[in-house]
Amino acid sequence: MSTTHSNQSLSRAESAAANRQRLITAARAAFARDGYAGASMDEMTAAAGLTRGALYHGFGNKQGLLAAVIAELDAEMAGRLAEARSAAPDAWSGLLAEGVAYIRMALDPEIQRIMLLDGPAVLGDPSTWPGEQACLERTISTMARLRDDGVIKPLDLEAAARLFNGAALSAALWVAAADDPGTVFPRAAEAFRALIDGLRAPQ
Amino acid sequence: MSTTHSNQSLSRAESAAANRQRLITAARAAFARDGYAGASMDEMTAAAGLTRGALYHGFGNKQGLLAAVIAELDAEMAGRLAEARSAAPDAWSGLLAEGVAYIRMALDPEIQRIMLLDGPAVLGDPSTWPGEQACLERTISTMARLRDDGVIKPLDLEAAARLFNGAALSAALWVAAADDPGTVFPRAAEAFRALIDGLRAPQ
DNA sequence: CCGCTTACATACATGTCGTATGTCAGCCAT
DNA sequence: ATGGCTGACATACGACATGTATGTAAGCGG
Repeated sequence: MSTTHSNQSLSRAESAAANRQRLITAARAAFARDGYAGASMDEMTAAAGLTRGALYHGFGNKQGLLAAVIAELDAEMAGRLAEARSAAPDAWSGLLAEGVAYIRMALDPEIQRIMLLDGPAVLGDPSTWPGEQACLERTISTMARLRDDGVIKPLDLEAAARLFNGAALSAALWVAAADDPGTVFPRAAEAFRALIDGLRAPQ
Repeated sequence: MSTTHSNQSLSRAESAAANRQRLITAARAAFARDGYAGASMDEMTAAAGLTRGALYHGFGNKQGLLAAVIAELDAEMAGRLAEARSAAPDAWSGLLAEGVAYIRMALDPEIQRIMLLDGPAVLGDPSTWPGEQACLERTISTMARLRDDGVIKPLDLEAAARLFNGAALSAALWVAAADDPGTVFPRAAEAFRALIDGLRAPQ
């Protein structure tokens, strides 16, 4: 059970950083398995080989720990999105690929539970989180280029970007909650493409 | 504080029904104000002039109480949606009006907090709730008629209906979290209309 | 070599949920 | 009418969980 951690031959700062990461990892697993309210701080810290004292010292409170876990997940998601976008041949299909990649990521129960369910309930509107905000602004700047090139309609960019993300999110939630995500995913992705087509300029 | 309730001259069953409604009303206010986790059952029952015994007798547990509150809110929302739809001249504009009415309803902090934030985190995927499920099926049947009439593309109806609802939801959340909902609402509504246009058949 | 800060551990106070038990009013059958 | 039974609560209790206050050991700077 208690993974005996050996911080032998590590400087004090190095061991602290390792402990911090260990707490985040344990919390990530516990939040995903039991939900935010159901996860016990005693159990999480014990799984990391520490006590609640370390947790309150490093993260302030339970919300702070959740925020740290979300920051980690957010960074991973941003990386996957950038990867999907850069693999596309042009900006428009890059935007689409980003949306589909977002849908696919929500298949992960960790992301679904922590980022989509408990996160908003505990920390509030996700669009105020640093990671999501950056993601939204990237989407907006991509759309600005597309609008200047005449690919999409002359829309309110922030509004369009938010609805774009929202549609992808709802598709993701549907896929994640389905009995057979494998067959639902292509249906969701195709409907998403059709819907997003509403943003394109005619002809 | 304690609204002295007088159940004088009421039959036993009538007073029980009145107490049940009083508990739901108090819970609705407490959940909206303090959130699900922050709302205390002692305080809610005291506000209704009862004790936790009545609550556990009538609703089983805290989740059951939230489910009852959500059922009440859901019925109210369904009424508003039906109203908006029936006021529209044709099926397509009825669908649009329903979406816009949904966005407008999310301006209510009660609905935002209970239905959109805590509800999914505590009770799970909203599309499995009885009320939302009925709402989704109505949207699907409306779209089926529109598809048969050639108004919208030959799409996967469930997928289209879910993304339709999801786009309206994200617009609603944006409006609700904005500093000045009054100016953001029209931007959200117009972007929503543009996006939904992607479902329409060409020409 | 000394003091101060960092990084934890430990003990405690508080508040909450759920359950088990008690109680009282009213309806129903005899 | 009456005695038992059931529904509708109230009360008491136990198990936990969070947050905080306090203790302590290690290392680094001066």
